[in-house]
Amino acid sequence: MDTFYEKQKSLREQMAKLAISEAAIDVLSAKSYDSLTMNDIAEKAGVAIGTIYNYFKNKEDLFYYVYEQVHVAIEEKLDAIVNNQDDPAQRIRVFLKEVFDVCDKYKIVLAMAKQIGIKDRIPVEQKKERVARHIRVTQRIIEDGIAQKKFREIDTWLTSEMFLFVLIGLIELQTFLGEDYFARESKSVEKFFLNYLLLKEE
Amino acid sequence: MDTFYEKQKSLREQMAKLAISEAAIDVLSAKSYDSLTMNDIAEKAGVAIGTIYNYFKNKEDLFYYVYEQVHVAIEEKLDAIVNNQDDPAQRIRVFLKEVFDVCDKYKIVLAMAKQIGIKDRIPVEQKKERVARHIRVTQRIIEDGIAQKKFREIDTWLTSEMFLFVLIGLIELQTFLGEDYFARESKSVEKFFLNYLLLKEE
Amino acid sequence: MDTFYEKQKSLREQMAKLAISEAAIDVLSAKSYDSLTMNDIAEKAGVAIGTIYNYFKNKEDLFYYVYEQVHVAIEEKLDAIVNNQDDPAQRIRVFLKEVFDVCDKYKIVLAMAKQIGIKDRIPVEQKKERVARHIRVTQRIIEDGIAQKKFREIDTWLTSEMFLFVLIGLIELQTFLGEDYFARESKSVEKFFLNYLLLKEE
Amino acid sequence: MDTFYEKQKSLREQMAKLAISEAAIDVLSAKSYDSLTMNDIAEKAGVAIGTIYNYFKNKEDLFYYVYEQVHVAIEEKLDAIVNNQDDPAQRIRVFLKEVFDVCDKYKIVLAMAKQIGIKDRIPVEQKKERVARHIRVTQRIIEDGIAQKKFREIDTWLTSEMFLFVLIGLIELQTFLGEDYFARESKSVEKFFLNYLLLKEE
DNA sequence: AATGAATGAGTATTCATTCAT
DNA sequence: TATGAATGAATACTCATTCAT
Repeated sequence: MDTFYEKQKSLREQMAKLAISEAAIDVLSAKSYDSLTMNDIAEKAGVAIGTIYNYFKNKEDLFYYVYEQVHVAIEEKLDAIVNNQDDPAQRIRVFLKEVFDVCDKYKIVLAMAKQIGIKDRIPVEQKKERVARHIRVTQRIIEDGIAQKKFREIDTWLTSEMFLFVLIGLIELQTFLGEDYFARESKSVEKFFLNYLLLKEE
Repeated sequence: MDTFYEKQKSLREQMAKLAISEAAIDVLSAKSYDSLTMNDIAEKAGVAIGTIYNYFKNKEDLFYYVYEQVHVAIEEKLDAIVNNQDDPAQRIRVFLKEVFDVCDKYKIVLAMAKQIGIKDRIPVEQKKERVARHIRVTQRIIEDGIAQKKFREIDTWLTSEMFLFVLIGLIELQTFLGEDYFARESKSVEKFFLNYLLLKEE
Repeated sequence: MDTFYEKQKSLREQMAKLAISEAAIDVLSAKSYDSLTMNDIAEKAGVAIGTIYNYFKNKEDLFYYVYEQVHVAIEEKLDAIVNNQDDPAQRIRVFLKEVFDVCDKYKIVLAMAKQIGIKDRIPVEQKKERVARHIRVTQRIIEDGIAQKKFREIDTWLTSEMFLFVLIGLIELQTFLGEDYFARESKSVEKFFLNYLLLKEE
Repeated sequence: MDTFYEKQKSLREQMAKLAISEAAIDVLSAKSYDSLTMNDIAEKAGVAIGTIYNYFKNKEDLFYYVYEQVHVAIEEKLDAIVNNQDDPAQRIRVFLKEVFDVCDKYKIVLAMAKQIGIKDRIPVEQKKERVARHIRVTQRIIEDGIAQKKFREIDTWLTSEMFLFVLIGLIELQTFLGEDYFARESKSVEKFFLNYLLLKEE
């Protein structure tokens, strides 16, 4: 009874949690944080309020789960980019675009996380590892570029850090300034970094 | 008769507004946004709740004023840096440190502004001008460096933009990762940019 | 499945709304309008404040419902009188007494309605129809009296209008002057109208 | 010192009270009762809030004074009608119109009076005397009509009472139903009463 | 006498959470 | 397990009244 029943039960729980999590993201994206009410989420997910409390201890718990789901999505993107075999310069462009897209999609969740103080629930080491992982993806691309004699031999970690800082700054400003900002400024970022990295002008 | 009486009255109002604004920042800084209650602010400012409503129409109005005060503080810092006559490399370092300090000091106010949707009360043009002003300060330093034959002749606007993006990214990560992050990483930023800018290693 | 469950749910809602409405009338009747606080109503109805907001969007909405309930009560009285088969003169007396009683019972609700501006939520046509309905009840009685050769052949609509005006005036003055006014003056009204209507002195 | 100074002072007080009272009526007429704030009244009267409290103990006191002013205005109208020497039928018409106009003008004050419970500050005897005075004015007109052999010899007090009730009812319905109601229905009232009173059709 | 800034008790409303069915 | 009505603590905001100038 334990194995099969438990598996099935666990699976059903997983699915319920995901459905509720997605409903929460929907509500968040549609409205502002103030409107992230348990009622709205329940309605969007098509379950009763009580049901949510069968899966999550409280609102903060639900939000923490939502937050983790967003990071799973971001990390899936990163994995795809690491395993991509295109030209390094092209991969830099793709990284910029794809990571921006996924962060923009979930920007409200990420913005929320700050004020909710959810970050205090995550061990610093885990947060640092998450940041380092982002940096390593770019570093890997730059190393490939150097190995292929396409990029100059610069400090790969330092440059990758700068690239991450720039990306975060760009996302922040996009949120602040509005719709058309990224489209224009991402070109500047590309120009600056590829100019810096490439041995010969493309 | 009108002028003096009116002046005095206006002055008293200004002072009251500033005192309340500072109390609001205190409460914000000490706790999280959830604790930005009118009661707390009133208590901190040492006035009655009703008094706040003599000066601000509602909570949003008060917060908008607080937000503007923070920008006044930031812009005063920028002005001081523009008028500084030190060595350009040193001014880059100072810019990084000083702007970071003031942003870190008011980081909660800035984070709050996002979710409150206060940004929608500011005309896009004004927001763009504010960003451009930041960029121009760095640009001015870089131009001085080039004029003094200390910096390489690079695209000053593009480089200044990147510097701003990096600074914002750094502040975001500092907020995310905690106390000691900036101290370490600001060295990386300095190293990267001064390496890029300086004609000869210092 | 839909029908029964929905019916039951709807019934429960109806009962809750009525209970709250009656509590509001109680509070109103006991004190003045200033004491029509949501707290008082909740306490009187034996529910929590929040429960009221599960059934009514806000205080105005609740009051509008209360107001409608009062009109339902008045109209039930009217229906009973229309279908009554007594002697017309007796029915005039009953009309005067019964309508007065119900209006007196709910006089505070009706007085309230004026200042709350609730009347602006009711279409003018509906209000006019409500008034016309009252007039028609008396008219019907007078017509019966004429048909039975007990009343003089006067303008039935005009006389019924005057009767309504008098009734309203009487209720107003009762509110203004206090407890014993109606008992005495309703005799005058009876005397005036029956004198005017009856072919031979009773 | 006592006589002249006291007189002057008393006069100034009278004027201040009247000015504030008129401002209150203005605010009431413009907005609803909810907006009858001491601030609004002070602004409208062109004085400081504190000044109002030099003349009236509190808001209720002010309102009581306002209420009395309205009755002074109504009674002045009544006096003018009593002393008028026109044809009795014409005076009935004028009474209907003039009293309606002045009541309509101050209807909000009168409506307010109910809920504020101001009536409890007025001795019942005074209220009854006020009502009786209204009735006596009509009675006087009817008596004149009978003396001039123009009206039938009916019960003058009873008929005058009915006329007052009708007038009050009409004002109530005008408030409830809106602008055009009185213009139309006052014709019905005229028709009914003059028909009842006049010996020969006019 | 006049002023009006300061006061703070009082009120409507929201929403996460519980628990009986 | 799912449900959703009931709960009530918490919070923004109003406005009559006071009192130092």
